[in-house]
Amino acid sequence: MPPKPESIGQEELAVLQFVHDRQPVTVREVAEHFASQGKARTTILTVMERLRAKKFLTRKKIGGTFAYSPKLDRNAVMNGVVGDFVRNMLGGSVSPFMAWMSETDSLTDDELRELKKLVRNLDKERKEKRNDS
Amino acid sequence: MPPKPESIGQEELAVLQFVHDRQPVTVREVAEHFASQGKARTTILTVMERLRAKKFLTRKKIGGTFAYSPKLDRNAVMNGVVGDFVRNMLGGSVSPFMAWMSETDSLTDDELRELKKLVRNLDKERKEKRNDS
DNA sequence: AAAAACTGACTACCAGTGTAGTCTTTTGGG
DNA sequence: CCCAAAAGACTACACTGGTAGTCAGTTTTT
Repeated sequence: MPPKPESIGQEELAVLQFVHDRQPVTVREVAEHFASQGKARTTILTVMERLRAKKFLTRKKIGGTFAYSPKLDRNAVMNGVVGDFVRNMLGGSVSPFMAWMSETDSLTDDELRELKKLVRNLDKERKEKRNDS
Repeated sequence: MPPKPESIGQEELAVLQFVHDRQPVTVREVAEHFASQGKARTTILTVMERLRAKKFLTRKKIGGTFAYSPKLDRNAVMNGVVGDFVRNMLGGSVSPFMAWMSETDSLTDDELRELKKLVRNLDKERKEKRNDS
């Protein structure tokens, strides 16, 4: 079978991101936004209903029409997306990702700074963990 | 339309990796390996032919049967996979990836060391670049 | 040579995702 | 109260990737 049952596609993710930004939001508002990319209103409806079926969205009726909100916060969603990718495509290893960062010129200066901070924090955590348990 | 025409799926990647390890290799050898995961010989054949159609593999007849070899080296393939993912799913930003590394306990000690080295090298590169061009 | 084993080309089917049309129902204005 | 506009449910279709069967042609064994 194709992708895992609870995975999320590229367009679905784009829609979900937008809902995160505007929650709670109606299909109409989302559709209006994606109209700029040529997407039809019913396409957005379909995607949002699929996201709801996958438990990424909830909706409640507010004066006639439904308002959609995310079930998970942005971070949880992205962690899932990245985690699935690493597990499924990279066999659980982040090495290919690091190779990509070093071999292609893909990091902005800001991202490099962020990465440095990450390394520092991760390092500190490990030291602490080693010194108690 | 679904994914990019030149993308690669999870099973396709697994097969491609194996071909990288054993090149040049026949369908039979690959099929024997993946039989342990319950895959039929013709499934492997199909996957390998699709990889050939996508230009990830070449083949040449060697005494009756075809021997397949990768067109690109492992790094190029993985860089493509990671790059596509970052572009398509993360909108080009590696931040979600870094958040994942920091929030989930996903790095081994070895990987953390690798990451540190990466940061050092990247940093040095930037400094050098700033001091010539 | 005849049978057995192997190879590869083709065809096929399913589920997931992207996309959108139709049609019914609901709503909001006159 | 009626009707146009909006909203939502349904249905549908294409393409990819995962999976595999059939069958014909080739090679290898007795």
